[in-house]
Amino acid sequence: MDGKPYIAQRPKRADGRRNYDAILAAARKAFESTGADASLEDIASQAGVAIGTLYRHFPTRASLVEAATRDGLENLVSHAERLSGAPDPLDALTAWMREAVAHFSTFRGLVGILARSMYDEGTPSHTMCNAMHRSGADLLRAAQAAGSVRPDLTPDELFDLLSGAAWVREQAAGGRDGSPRFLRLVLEGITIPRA
Amino acid sequence: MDGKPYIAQRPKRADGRRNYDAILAAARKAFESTGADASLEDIASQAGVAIGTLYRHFPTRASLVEAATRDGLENLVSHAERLSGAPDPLDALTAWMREAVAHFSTFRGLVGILARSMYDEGTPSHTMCNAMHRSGADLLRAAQAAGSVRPDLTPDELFDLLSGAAWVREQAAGGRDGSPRFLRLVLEGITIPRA
DNA sequence: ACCTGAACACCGTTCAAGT
DNA sequence: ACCTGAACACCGTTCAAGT
Repeated sequence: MDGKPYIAQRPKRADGRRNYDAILAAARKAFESTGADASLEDIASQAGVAIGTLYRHFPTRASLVEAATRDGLENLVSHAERLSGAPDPLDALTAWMREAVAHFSTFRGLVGILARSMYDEGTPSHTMCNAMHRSGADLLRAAQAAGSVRPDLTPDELFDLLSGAAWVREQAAGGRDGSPRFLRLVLEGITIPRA
Repeated sequence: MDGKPYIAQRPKRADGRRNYDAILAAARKAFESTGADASLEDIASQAGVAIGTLYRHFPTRASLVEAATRDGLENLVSHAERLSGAPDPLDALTAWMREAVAHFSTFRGLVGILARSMYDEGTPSHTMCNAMHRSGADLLRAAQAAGSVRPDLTPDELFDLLSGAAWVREQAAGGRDGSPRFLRLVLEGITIPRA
């Protein structure tokens, strides 16, 4: 519904780049310990910059989250490309799904942001979400073609299942860790027993 | 980890009861439109009371959420009791699960609060969560005894699945409604095909 | 027993002034 | 091109004064 979202870019000038990196490092630490709604003022002061500098590089919280998670999600996508065409498409899909859930629950609140970005173009993470969608859809299609996964499962549904698993994992973080079991149930629910 | 959590009680004096009810009505409306993190000042002014009055009746946001959802969740529990001992335990379980998911996603943020309350005694909603856990466990046990649901599924896992479904539904609210499909996938994943 | 609203703290966000 | 920090707005939370 919006115009193009702002995507943060690493500055060319040395001082700008130094601050940009320091903010990102502080943000990742803060997100990990407090969640996606960590205080921006805290992040700025941890990075040793004034609040205005944080806003200059990352005009919205969403743009900071996108920049903080960009590398990890890029790796997830490129790992999917490496896995595509693997001898056992089901193994490839399940391995990738486990990895995806881990990435989606990097910190509290991330999976919610990603889930909304998946279907909202006015969001910094939307491009990355589209790339993940394509990667996941490819692996899914291959596993379905091999007769290993129920053929009526759509890519959208795959991501709903991944997001749900990641959210449960996010909630359980700290206490009982229910997520490996959750994903196992999901996987056993969508796979077709080998004849 | 805390002492006993505060549970809101409807006052006996007429003016107090009037305000209590007005705050609850305003809170439900605000939660439904804005989510569980709706502004408490807004709620107070919508209810026509000063902010101090809101805090007197509901000293924490969690206590207000608990009071706002108490009736609905009580109905869910009593419905489970009515369903227990039904002729078809699988039908009973699935009907109850659908209802539970609908209740858990009454407004944005609720399912997260409930999921945390389930395993945290220092929380106003914990008692209600325990009651729901018992109800669900009973229906699950019956369906498993009838051979309709995989016998290794635990009540904790059942609630992880319900919470995950509710969260997906919460996210999808407004856009594409992915949840009925999500729950269907979960149900088909845990049920044992009738021989 | 209950209500009011001022007071304080904290945080997000903007912007004029500076290098 | 980039940085600083004061300024403003908004909200959560407490509490002294009142009925």
